[in-house]
Amino acid sequence: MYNGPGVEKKWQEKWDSSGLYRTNLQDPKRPKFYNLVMFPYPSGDKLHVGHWYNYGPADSFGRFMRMKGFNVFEPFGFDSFGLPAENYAIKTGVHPVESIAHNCETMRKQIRAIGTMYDWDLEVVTSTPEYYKWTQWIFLQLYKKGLAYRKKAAVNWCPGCQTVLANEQVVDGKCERCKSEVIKKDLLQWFFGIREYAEQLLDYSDMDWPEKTILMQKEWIGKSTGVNINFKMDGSDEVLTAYTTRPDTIYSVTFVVMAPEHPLLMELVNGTEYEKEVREVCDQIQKQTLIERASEGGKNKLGAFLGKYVINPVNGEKIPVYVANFALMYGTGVVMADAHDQRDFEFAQKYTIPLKFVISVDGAKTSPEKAKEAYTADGILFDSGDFTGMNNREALPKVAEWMEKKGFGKRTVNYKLRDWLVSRQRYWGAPIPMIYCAKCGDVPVPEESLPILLPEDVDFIPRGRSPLAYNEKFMKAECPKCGGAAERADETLDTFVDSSWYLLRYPCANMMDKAFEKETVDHWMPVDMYIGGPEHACMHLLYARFIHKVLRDLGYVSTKEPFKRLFHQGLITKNSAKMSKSKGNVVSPDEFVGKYGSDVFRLYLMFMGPFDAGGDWNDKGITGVARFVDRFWRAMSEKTAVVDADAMKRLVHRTIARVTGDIEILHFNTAIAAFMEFVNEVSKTGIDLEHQQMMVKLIAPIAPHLAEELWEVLEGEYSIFHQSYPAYDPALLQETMFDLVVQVNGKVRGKVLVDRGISEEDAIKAGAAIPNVAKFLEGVTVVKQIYVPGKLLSFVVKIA
RNA sequence: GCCGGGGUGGUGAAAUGGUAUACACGAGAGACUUAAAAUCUCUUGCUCGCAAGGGCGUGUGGGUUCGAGUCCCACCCUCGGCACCA
Repeated sequence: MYNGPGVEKKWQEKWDSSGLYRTNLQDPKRPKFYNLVMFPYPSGDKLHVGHWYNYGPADSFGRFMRMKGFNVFEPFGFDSFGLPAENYAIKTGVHPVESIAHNCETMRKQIRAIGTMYDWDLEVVTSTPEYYKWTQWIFLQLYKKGLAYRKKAAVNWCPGCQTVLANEQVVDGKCERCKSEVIKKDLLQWFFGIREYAEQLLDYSDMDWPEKTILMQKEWIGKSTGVNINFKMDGSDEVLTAYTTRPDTIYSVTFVVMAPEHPLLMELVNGTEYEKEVREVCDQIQKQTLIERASEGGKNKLGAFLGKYVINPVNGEKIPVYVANFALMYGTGVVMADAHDQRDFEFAQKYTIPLKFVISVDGAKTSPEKAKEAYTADGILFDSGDFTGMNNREALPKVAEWMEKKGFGKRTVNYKLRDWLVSRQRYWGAPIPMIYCAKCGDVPVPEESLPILLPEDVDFIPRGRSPLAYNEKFMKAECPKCGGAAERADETLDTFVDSSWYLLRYPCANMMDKAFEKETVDHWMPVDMYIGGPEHACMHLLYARFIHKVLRDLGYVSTKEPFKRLFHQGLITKNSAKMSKSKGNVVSPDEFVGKYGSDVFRLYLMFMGPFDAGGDWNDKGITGVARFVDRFWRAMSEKTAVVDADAMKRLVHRTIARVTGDIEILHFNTAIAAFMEFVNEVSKTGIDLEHQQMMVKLIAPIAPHLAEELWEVLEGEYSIFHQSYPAYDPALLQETMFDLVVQVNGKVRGKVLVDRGISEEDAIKAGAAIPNVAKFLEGVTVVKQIYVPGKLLSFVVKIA
């Protein structure tokens, strides 16, 4: 019997001591293959099934590419800055430097038990000064290019904890820790100008990504084309500019709404009788959570009349201006409102604003008076000047063009994507390398003084400002411009900044004098395969693309995109709930790995179902995989008599073809099924040493320890991972005979074994001769015969 | 509400428009054994039939086709993502 756990330890040590997985970063002979998994946050919990589900199959794919002849680079690291370590420190007093070092060490040990080919010499830990020095350097590059800037932004503020909260720390509008009511507070924040790259980020050419992910990103970027329309204020020369994607509805516009955050809003009402109410309504809206503001239904519409009117440029009508909660600072922050939009319609009903339709199914005049809802469908325009009688969709571009010619409209492109807020009023992150000078303003730290070290003697208990602000030694700085006394930035960077460039650092992890070297990075970029969870579709994956493009524009890298092929592994749940420590439903692999070994566990995870589907955890089937490993071990390690050499060869080559094809598209479950069928068959045919060796090589990527041990037994030279993957002979895949399926009126009535090269005529003869088929052909007229060579014969008959 | 997956045996699941349920778990029967475990062999969608064989069957209802799990239309359920984006 095969002793998995014992054998595995032996090989893991040998792989380690022989440096098998150390990458030759400049191998001129083999094409490169950068095989990357999303690096984890080093939590204190044990490695769970989800980690294995990500790293095991990803490593199998890397091993497959290695044996296919590629120089595979498969690194690992830790995304170790972030909130959890800081919260843990607040709770227990254990310093993040300490807890993170400890957690990384524990995780490294556990990950080694999987038996992956990570090159630990080139490890990345984002919270080390060697790493975050370069994260700070990247910030400075963006700053120099004008892509990092400061502006006021509303943040979640907990008055109880005296701190900024992340969205996930706000539960039902309350602080998850102290349950205080969370308020919005305007703070100066740092942003990265990702909007400038919105258009470029919509280019997904040459990327082998899941359609779904591309769609999600496109939606997130949210490009729309429309028109900015100028509405002149009644009685003044001021102009309100509204953005619309529906200029075709301009003749139905009966009011205009502004976002409460619009900079001009208070100017319009200051000192008027409307000021008080508008202020009150704005305050109320500010208190609304995003969910309240976003909830559906007319009841939730909230707003106030500003006492001002604008002129509709197309018909000179005087229409009222309102502030409304459903208007956001998107586009221009001003919306032209009409009866062809459900939100506008509901708002108008609540505040009894007149409405009118200009589109109906057939162009007949209709009125909103009796209507219960907006008319949002397409149709024929009426009461629309020169455009009356046209289909509204066809009219739309013409209206836009006409508006531009008339001078009150301008065609505009808009994006939902907002600039990336990168500053955090927190301790455990890379300090922002800026100095705030009373005289010179914001001054970047000179590159030669990086890293700005994160001080260790800091009190992390929140009390108003970022913990760094209370460390006098850290805060004291000299302005690099004027030489005067100044203050350091007390903010740290969002951890997404750390993870947006780590892929460039891996091959350069040991370089001390630069973030990365262009030559090396150009050789290894793009990442050929990136495997990780779909939850990062819009944030991490978009940010990494953005940073990569910025670095390319600055001349630091040459590739357009960081990730060539992307694959999302599915989620492993327990009783259909996400595994988490707080739910207490985390399944640990240890028990199974201890009993069956890493290979069996890895195989079982792969066999459970499609890799991208995930699934609900149960251990019911693991015995089947364990049995298979034993049977495979026996069939490959024992000398057996070959009973049918021809059948054996065909079996081996057919299995190679199936397994290779399946692994290429990461269908590990069916690859394993092919192996199982092989084991079931091979007992009948027998197998010789040459073919045993082929099969052992074939299984090596998905069961590396088992294969290495078998390779030794079969007197192969260490290591099997220096061997190349077996190829199949296409000639051996063709069977000489095949089962011809015979149908009558679409129902299978019989089968007959015939020669592969049989003519249509002979096939029909053979098919019709089957007694059970003949029975169904009796007393009827054959109308049609369909013959699919190598597969099937179908008689279409009519009862005479 | 919108966008995107997915609904197939008792269970995890296979299936370029061409034999639905491969592979595995579980269950049942048998062999080996003093016995058990392990291993091996057979059976295993439902249903009628002694059998040969027939009928039904991939969430529901329609459609296209000689032929549909697969394509089209409508709907139900479910899991993700987004959510007043003008």
